[in-house]
Amino acid sequence: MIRITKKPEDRKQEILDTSAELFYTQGYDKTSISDIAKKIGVSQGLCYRYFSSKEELFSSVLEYYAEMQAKPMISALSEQDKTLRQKLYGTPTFLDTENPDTYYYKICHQASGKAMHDLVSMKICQKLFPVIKKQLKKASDQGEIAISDLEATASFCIYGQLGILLHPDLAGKEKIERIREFLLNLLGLDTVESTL
Amino acid sequence: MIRITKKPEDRKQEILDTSAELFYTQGYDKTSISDIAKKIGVSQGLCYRYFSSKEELFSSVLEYYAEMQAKPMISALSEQDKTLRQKLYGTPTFLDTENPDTYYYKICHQASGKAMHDLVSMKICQKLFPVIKKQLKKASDQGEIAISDLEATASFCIYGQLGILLHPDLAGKEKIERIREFLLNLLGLDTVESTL
Amino acid sequence: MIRITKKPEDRKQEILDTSAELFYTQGYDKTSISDIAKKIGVSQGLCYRYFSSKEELFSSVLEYYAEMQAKPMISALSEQDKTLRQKLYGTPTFLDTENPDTYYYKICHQASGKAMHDLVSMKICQKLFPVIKKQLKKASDQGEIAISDLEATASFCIYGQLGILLHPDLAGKEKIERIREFLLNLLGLDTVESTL
Amino acid sequence: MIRITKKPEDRKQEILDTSAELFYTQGYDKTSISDIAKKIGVSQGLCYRYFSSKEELFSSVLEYYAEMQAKPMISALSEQDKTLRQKLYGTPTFLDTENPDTYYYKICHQASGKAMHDLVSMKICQKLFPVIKKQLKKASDQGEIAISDLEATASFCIYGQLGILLHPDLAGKEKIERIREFLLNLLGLDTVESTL
DNA sequence: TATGAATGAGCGTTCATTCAT
DNA sequence: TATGAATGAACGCTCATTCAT
Repeated sequence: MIRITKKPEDRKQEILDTSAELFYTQGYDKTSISDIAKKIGVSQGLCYRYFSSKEELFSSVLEYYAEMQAKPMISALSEQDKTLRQKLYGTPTFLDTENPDTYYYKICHQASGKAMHDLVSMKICQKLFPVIKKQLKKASDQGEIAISDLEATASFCIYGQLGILLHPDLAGKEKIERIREFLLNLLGLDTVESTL
Repeated sequence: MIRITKKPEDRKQEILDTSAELFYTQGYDKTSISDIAKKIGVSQGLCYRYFSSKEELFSSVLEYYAEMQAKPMISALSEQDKTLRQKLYGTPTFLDTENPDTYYYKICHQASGKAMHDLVSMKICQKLFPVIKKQLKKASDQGEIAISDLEATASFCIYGQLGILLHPDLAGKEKIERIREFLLNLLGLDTVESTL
Repeated sequence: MIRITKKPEDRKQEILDTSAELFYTQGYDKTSISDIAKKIGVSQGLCYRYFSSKEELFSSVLEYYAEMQAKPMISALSEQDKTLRQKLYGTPTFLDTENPDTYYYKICHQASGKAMHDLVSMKICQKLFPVIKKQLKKASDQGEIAISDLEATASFCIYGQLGILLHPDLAGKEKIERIREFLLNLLGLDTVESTL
Repeated sequence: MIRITKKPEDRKQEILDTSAELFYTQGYDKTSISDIAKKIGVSQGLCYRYFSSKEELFSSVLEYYAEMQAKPMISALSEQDKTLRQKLYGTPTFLDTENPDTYYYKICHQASGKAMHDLVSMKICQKLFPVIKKQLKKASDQGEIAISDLEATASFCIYGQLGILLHPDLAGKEKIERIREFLLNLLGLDTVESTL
């Protein structure tokens, strides 16, 4: 085979991306290192220069994709000098399922991989939980919202979305809209008030 | 080996229970049919009289335990002649994690099996979704609650609990309490109002 | 299951017939005792009352069907007071492939089972060999034919047919006709002479 | 275990040869991939780099050995500028059973493997059929022989030999001699004529 | 850095066979 | 005579992993 040498970081990313796709599409069990290597056009052995085992590769994938998805949300939620309400509007759509660059787009539009999908969703929620909690606290301290149980509220704000997101009948746009409305209402930031 | 013959239904249940435990404790991959058979004290071949493949066994376990957990909740939520508020109080604690007979008790008190736990949780939520939706509709029609988006509300009511339930720091009792309070508040059925 | 008791000899034959069909259609390996039992509508255990092992069952089948096929030919060839020529005309068509009651009909009109087919063919030839040899000897002694190497002639008379019989392009009737003509010619019993 | 790397083509051939021997000696069923690997001194897994399944390995063996045996005969029969009679004399003895390099030598001198032997024999005959047919046509066109039914003649010439070849009582040399004589006679190329 | 032949452990699965009923 | 739950050994096969090149 022709031997193509790449920068280590690029190779690593290449392996990460490819295995992500296969893990999602076929599941962990049904995806072999050989499958991954073949798809990249590289020898199996090479994968072991970058990841010490299949399990490590898998958890790297999980981590990487959950992070990819969570990062822009976290950034948006952490912007200074914005009210929670503004942030919610600015957030690149919670667990966005429409943007072709996101994991959700790639996966939700696939058959199979249901389990994987659920697991990544859960992981994203976990990542967002402390962030939302912090933002709620801040908004609460500044009098923007009035809630008693911070944690419970954060939990419902984040996990509550899952049911809608997993809804196969709804179009992506609609999902986002309904979630946003519900959140604003839940937090007492409804449109009506906001016009004041 | 001494040959012990049991009633097919008992054997099937025995296999179901044992494999559930092992799948939870060790994960799907790390649990072999041989492990399961050994734990029961039976030949591997026997498992295949009752389940045609390991995958079928696994999904049977998932289905069975989600059903076990969801059934009492669904019953409680479906009782006639009760207000939604009464039902919420009567429900055997949403996704109960304290009752030693429930799946959650067995599993949550284990290390590992996180993935499995997530998957069963998701499945339970899926099962509860249509039930809650129906009950909300009913309560809405009867004027007990006033909500605009039934589906979104149902989703938040059910999935929203996950974050709290998965919270490792909280005791079971407390979880239930906070969830119940939040739900009543979310639906406008708070204690204050209810005393009217 | 309803328990149907039959006469041992009938049961044995039933098992023989059914397993024959399955062995031919699917091959020895791919046919399990359970398949056979299921097809008859009987328990696997029962097969072991009549045949001590799968291998014994298989060789019984081979023997039985080769015998079924060879017997009428042998009878025809062994009739007293007939010339070889008459016998050849009277023989129920060598390795008959058209008669619906024969093994050949059942098998030749099936896909798969090529190997099995070859093996049964070989076995039939083996059974016919000594018979034909004897008849050739007799005809030779009586001056009906004049041949030097009895064994070689017998071999060619019998095995020589295989190529034609296995010919997929030819219709059954035609096969028989061409074989008979060739044989008569080979033995110097051609039609022309016979009219004398 | 010491790791010995070989050229793929050599390894493949090694596996082919070894499995051929075992399939012949013990039969398909009784020969496991593990047996084969053990005999070569290699891991079972390696066999699957070269043959995708046991069945594929088996049919490769069948094909390979039939081809090995048929090739020299076909060459001899296809030589230009020779009469059919000369070719028959030159052919490396039909289905030669004496040459230590041939499959027949290895196998015929073994117990068991009868079935395998029959199958390879059949396959060789199939390969020779069209070649012989062509040669008979040519000889017929050139007036060397006079036959009416080309196909039937070819079939008898080839398959007819089987009975003799499978004869356990005859020595190899004798078999060849008797077959050759019979063929020449059958085709009307007997010694007498040839002296003209 | 990269290859790919080779390893070896283990897994899912099948199935002939047994035996208590 | 007949059942079918249960056994247990073996088999085909996969695949993560190693290592000589």
